[in-house]
This record gives sequence, structure tokens and C-alpha cells, in this order.
Amino acid sequence: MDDLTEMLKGTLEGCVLEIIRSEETYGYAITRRLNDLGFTDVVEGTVYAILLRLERNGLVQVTKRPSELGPPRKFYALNDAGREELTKFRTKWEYVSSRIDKLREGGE
Amino acid sequence: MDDLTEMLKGTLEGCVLEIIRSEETYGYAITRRLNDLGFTDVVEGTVYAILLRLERNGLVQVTKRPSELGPPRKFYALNDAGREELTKFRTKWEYVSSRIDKLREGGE
DNA sequence: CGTCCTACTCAGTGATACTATGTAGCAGTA
DNA sequence: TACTGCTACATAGTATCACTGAGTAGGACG
Repeated sequence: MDDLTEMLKGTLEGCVLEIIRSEETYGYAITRRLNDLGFTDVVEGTVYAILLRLERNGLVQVTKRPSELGPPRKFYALNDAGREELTKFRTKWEYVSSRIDKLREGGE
Repeated sequence: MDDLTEMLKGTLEGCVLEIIRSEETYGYAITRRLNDLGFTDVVEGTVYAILLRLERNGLVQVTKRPSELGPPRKFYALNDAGREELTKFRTKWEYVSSRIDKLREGGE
């Protein structure tokens, strides 16, 4: 797939919120999950930047736990503000995608 | 609706391509069309910037025609490169949106 | 020791949409 | 004439976001 960078702006953070919602997890695993999902070009630096932003904005609860495979992991879980932010993201996504689909149908 | 700015990055240009495909038209009318569609915060300056970029990238054919209501209008039509770009946009959109939908279903 | 995978951080860059402002044509009206 | 409002296009500067590239570090395994 071509470069998706621009199209992911504003949505990649939402994807990370979705992943954290489905399971308390950490940056490295989130990156792997996104790659497996098809966002193959997303690298760790990008994900960690998003996670730091989520933390700075008070949307997640962070817990540091040791790992058997390397350095300690920072596990992320959504708090109330995070769940609210995810709801907002979903609403926006529905809004935008329904309109894009409508545009595409129009004037066939 | 909240601020859609970030989510429109990478997609607004595609929307403009869709509109031009459906009908040869001009900047002011494209802005109105986007507003009517639900992208109420999109303003002329944004659309004109996109149109200039499309022109610079050789994706459109431009024809200046007088208007009965004001200054002359610059009408835009897709050329072959523009149609190809639109196809690319649609492919990317399908790719991204299918994966976002999958994420949302996962771990309900 | 060296290599590899895991795991996190950060400074700098590039692309895109937005803000704010300016220019200008034409119509209606007072 | 003067004013207002809608049409129509353009552009310099800003903010945000994802990406690049580099660095730090722990543990396993040869």
C-alpha cells in the first residue's frame, strides 16, 4: 500500500485508543498490533509519541511493570476521559466516513 | 460537530477530486458543496489552496470563464492524472476505513 | 563478547488544513 | 454617489500530526 501518512492524521491516535480499550497493553505491542492490522509503516517512534501525548492529556492510566524479555513495560489503560475521547473519535469517524461515502456515490 | 481538521488531512483533497469528477466546477462552488455536505468549517482559503496544489501537480485542466454574478471563475476538470489520483485516493480510503472498522469491532 | 529482539525517548522534518487578511466584480438600494 | 452584501480568487503565517533518525538500555543466546 502507498503512503498512508496523511490519511492517518487524526485517526492513528483513535486507533491507539481503540487498541488500549480492548486490552491494557504497552507501546511495543501496540506497534506490532498496528503493523499486523495492515498499518505496516507505523513505527515505534510514532506510537510512543502518541502515547506520551495521551498521557500528557490525561486520557490514560499508566502502570510500569517488569518484563521477562527486556526493559520494563509501560502499560496503558483508558480512564474516564480516555473513554470519552474514544467516543468523540468514533463519532467524528462516523461523521466523516459517511460523508465521504456519500460523495463517492454522487454523480456516478 | 467538533473540530474535524486533523481527520480531514489527507482526505479533503480526495473530496475535492470527487466533486470535480462529478462535475466541472469552480472553487467557490466547491466550498459551498463541502459546506452543504456537512464539512461546515471548510473555508474558501482551504479549498483554493488545494486547487492550486492540484493544478501545480498537473491533476486538473483549468478553464477561466466569465460569471454573471461577479469576477471570472476558474473551472476545474480532472485529466488522466487526476482520475488516476482519485483512484489511488479511493483505494487508500477503502484500505484505511476497513481496518478502522475492524479495530472497532475487535474486543467488544 | 557480539548479535538480536525487546522496550522506551526525543529532536528535527514535511505535509496538510486553518487563520486572517486582501483584492476585486457586480447588484441592489438609498 | 456611497454603502452593503454576495460572489470569487489568492496568500502569508500558524498549528497539528505522523514520520525520520538517532540514541539508550535490558535480557537471551551463540
